[in-house]
Amino acid sequence: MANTDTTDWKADLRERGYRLTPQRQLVLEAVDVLDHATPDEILVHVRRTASGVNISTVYRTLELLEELGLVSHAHLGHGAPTYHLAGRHTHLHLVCRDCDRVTETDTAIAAPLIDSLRAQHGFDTDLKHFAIFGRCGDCTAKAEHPQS
Amino acid sequence: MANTDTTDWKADLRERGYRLTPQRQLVLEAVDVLDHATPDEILVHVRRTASGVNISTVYRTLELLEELGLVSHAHLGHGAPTYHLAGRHTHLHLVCRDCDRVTETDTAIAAPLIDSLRAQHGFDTDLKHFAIFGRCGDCTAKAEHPQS
DNA sequence: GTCGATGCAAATTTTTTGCAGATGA
DNA sequence: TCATCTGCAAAAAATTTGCATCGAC
Repeated sequence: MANTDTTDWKADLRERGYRLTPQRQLVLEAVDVLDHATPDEILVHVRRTASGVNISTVYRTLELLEELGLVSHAHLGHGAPTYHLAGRHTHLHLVCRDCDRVTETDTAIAAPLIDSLRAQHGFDTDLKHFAIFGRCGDCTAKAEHPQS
Repeated sequence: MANTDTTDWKADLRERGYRLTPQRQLVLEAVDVLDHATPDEILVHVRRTASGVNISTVYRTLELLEELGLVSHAHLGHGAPTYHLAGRHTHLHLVCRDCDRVTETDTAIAAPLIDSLRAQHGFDTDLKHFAIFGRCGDCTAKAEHPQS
């Protein structure tokens, strides 16, 4: 696995009374490798190494890893949430309503909105949790000149 | 019902070969009255007038009304989508991660972000479709001075 | 009378839960 | 050892589909 640092998660796990199991390591690795994967996609990946792993273990493990702060989830569409390493999540997701493609962009672009929401509503915004919906550049272009 | 204008949806419905049924009128009225309601909440409301209506009719009707452009849906949380009259949807939704409260705010506040996304990515943003996640003013205040 | 719409039941899909056996520390 | 984890099966919850009947036009 690349580097899942959060200092030393294995020790952290044990200190909190949890056990380090192969399933937990594999799920974390799958989240790392796949990025933005659904529980089901994570299961498929994990099973390439350990075919006996059950989907309920994936759900329970994702919940645990999220509680530990190693992983977080985002909603990129109408369907299941997607999981990624917590530290890696430093961008916004632009989701196209037509082609479903997900584009990433820097959070800095939202600074004016975040400032306004704080000023006007005292609201502390996390724009990364839900995708930003719309139509991507390509699909907008296509929509403008019907077919051709 | 208040006024569901979209010019004349009943005529529009028939022109497209659809039938005007009591169920369709009731679902549209429920969407109007409830605002941001889930399919299940809509069913409960509709059944106060017509107790025999089935949940599958609600799903099918919402799909139709959305196709006709009378209704649209938004994702305000991890759960079911919520439906509202298409014309009335002129605000953003701020959803609090702690208390789940939904606050509405004007779309104008997002103009700078929308402009930047168009300039940098050619992306045509619809910020109304997904909620804006974060922590509301009240909960932020509570988080800052632990208990007291 | 016709053909689309509805109610109902069953099938899907996704996620959660109970529990007995397996296993990490 | 022994409490935590896991796999499995069943339960829940949400949504979709097939089909016979009903009813809008």
